[in-house]
Amino acid sequence: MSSPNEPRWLDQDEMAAWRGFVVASNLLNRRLERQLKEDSGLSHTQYEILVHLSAAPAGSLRMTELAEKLVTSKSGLTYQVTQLERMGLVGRRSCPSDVRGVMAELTDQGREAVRQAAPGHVALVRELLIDVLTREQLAALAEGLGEVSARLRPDDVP
Amino acid sequence: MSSPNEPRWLDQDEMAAWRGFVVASNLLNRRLERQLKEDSGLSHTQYEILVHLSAAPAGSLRMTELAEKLVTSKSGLTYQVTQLERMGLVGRRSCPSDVRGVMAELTDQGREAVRQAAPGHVALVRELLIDVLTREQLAALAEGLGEVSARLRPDDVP
DNA sequence: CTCCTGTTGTTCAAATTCGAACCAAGGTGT
DNA sequence: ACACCTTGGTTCGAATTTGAACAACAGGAG
Repeated sequence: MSSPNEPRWLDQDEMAAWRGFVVASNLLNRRLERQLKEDSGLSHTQYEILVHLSAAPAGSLRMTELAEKLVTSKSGLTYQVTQLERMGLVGRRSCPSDVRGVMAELTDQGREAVRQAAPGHVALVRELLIDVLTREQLAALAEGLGEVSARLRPDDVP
Repeated sequence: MSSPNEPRWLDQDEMAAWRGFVVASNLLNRRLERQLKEDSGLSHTQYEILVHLSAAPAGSLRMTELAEKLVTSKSGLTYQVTQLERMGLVGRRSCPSDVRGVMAELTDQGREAVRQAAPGHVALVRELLIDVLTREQLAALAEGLGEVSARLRPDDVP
């Protein structure tokens, strides 16, 4: 049998991949955060909320659904939607099919904010990540991390 | 000439890679955070501090150097080191070559904490990321994100 | 219909994070 | 030696984030 007492440590390649992932992730978030805040007065989280809403059928999504897409906690989303509401970029509606439900809805001003913020954001993502990778690396990232996400998604391990 | 007014949006593959990266990153952090907290009472940040220290020559590093390795703010590190100090896992020393300098130093108890926490952490990283990827994807990740990190590292864009 | 269980979104307190301001000390040029 | 600019860490206040506790409601079994 294998030996659970002696864990399988990461070899050099594996460690490089893991460190690269962690470091790149932190570094990227840092830069994107700064750029968005300076350029549009939005946090990365807020920007992503707006983007997900603008991609949704009616510019609106259920809170829970939105939280899942963002991979954030429900309470965190409640907070941010309130912030965006104060800024006039998002509004709350009650859900037609469920009295408890709340739909976050993009306002015209919100739509305009995305339109204004997107180009700079995309350009930076391209400059810092996309254009740095070869076509093969990009494909590997998409497939590999897609699979990683898929396996992680449905799980709700207590 | 190219048109900076019409930004180059991300095509399907590029978007998949970017979304995969963001989602996998959030999902992974979430899971690792929970596992470490439950298993060892440490946050991911705290765990990483301990790991970097235990890998350092004398189990100690300058605050600034440590902050750079962790890709975090100086003030954030100050806070976390103080927390770890209260837990008895890390101590502060003054730097011999620079009176201003502060060295964060792993205590015996801290070294023991890493030894105890590492197996479970590594196992989860392996299960959720490393073992999900093919050897090619892993190599692509290591090289690609390594390059991304390298380009991001030295920059201090004002 | 009624009870029971699972959802939904919010509220709350606690922990964390960041950037700006700050003080102390290094290093340099004159 | 002196003024000056950079570094190293900490402190401070403001903004976020999270999980647990809650209250209102949905959905189904009996």
